[in-house]
Amino acid sequence: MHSGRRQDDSERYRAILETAARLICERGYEGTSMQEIAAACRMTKAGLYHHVQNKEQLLFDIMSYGMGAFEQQVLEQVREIPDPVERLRECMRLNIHLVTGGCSKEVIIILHEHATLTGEARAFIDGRKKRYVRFLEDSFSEAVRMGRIRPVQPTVAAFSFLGMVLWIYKWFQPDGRLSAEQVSHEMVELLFTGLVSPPVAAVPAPGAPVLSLVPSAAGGGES
Amino acid sequence: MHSGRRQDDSERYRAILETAARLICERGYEGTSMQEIAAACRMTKAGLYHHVQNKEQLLFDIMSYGMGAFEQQVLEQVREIPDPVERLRECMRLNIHLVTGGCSKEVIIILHEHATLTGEARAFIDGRKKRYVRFLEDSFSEAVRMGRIRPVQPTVAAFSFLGMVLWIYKWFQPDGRLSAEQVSHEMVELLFTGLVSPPVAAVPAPGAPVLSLVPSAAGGGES
DNA sequence: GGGAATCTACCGACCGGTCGGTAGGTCGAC
DNA sequence: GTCGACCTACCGACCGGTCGGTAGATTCCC
Repeated sequence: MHSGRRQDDSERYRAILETAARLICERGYEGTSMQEIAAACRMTKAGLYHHVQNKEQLLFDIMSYGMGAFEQQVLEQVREIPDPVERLRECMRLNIHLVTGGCSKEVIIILHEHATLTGEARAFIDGRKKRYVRFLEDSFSEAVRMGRIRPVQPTVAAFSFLGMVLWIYKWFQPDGRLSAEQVSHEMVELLFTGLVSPPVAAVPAPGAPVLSLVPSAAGGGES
Repeated sequence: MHSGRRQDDSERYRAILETAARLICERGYEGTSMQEIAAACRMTKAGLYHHVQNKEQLLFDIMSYGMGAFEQQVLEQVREIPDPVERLRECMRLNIHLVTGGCSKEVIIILHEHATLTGEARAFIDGRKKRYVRFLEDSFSEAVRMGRIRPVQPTVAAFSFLGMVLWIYKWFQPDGRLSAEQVSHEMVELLFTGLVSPPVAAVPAPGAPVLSLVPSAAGGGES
């Protein structure tokens, strides 16, 4: 009974976070009033304030929840993959899946409201973001060191990766022409195979040296 | 005298737009009050409303100005480049230059406030954005058709291009460790040369077929 | 087992303050 | 003497947040 009660409590709070996240995701943080959030939770504003300290704390909790979901669904799933290139490819796939799947308004809020929080709340979220950037930079560096990819600036590579993946929330439509899987596959190939060098020659100059690309060593056998 | 007066007028209005853009860029559209904008222009709110119809029109004018700046500084500069790959590369360079150069708060507002406008104002701006996406898609398609790049989904390629480039406003610091030119160069090479295939073999398996990539035809001699 | 005490969840009413926007007046330049 | 630029003063609506109060379930004591 005790645990059941507690269970209800935390579930209730998460339901509030989810409702608030939906509204804030649609209208922006500043564009959403506590009144509206309360109404969407079928409560009055005073009732909502029984569960919530203040508006900024609400945003912080939404973002923390989103960071947790991301770290669990993406980061922890790929952290132990030994080959850095395969690690990055799988990471991109999972991250795209997270952003395209409509289940995570919280993550989109993290992306969009990147400068809304202030003070230590801002610093805390930024720290968790920075860890992800470091992880990507380190993976790119490792891949370069192993000769698995050509030498690139790891920071630029990491933010290019992130830009491609995280920009998706601005244009992707779940019921649009392109499926999430299509986007995912194409984008991974775009970054890791690149644009040059048609793998099977389409309209090659007969004399030109057209050639199939074989990964140099460390046999990462993959599509 | 007449034209001088008009000149003053439009210059004055542009100064207001610029000041407003600075504030909105820093604090967001909903987070910036007309009071603050007026004060930054060294006016009262009523004085500001002498020049401005309403807040949404102000945002629309800022975005229109930004779209104009973008189209002039990027799109028109590359539209006539015959080779699609060279067109895209130069386009990316110019677009990165636009986003990293601090001179264009208006463009950042266009990027960040992508869902703030409503109705026909929103539709108008979205239409101009869509033209850019089409331009990129068409260029990628053309490059594929010519065999200059491997076959990729043009929409995904276009939005990957845009994601890499436009995400920059979220992380780039003009006085940071990386220069704008460095980012520009690295990012262009990342997308168009890709990650695989070290150009000069670093740790190759001696027996494996390591090979220098030569663009098939249309000799676009470029680093 | 029943009544008093307590607690949770919530409400209506309200706080000081700010929002976008406006009416009407002043004033200096042509 | 007119006209545009800009002001003071103000509007109704809404903001985030808090107040005293209460219905109903739970717990405690006898």
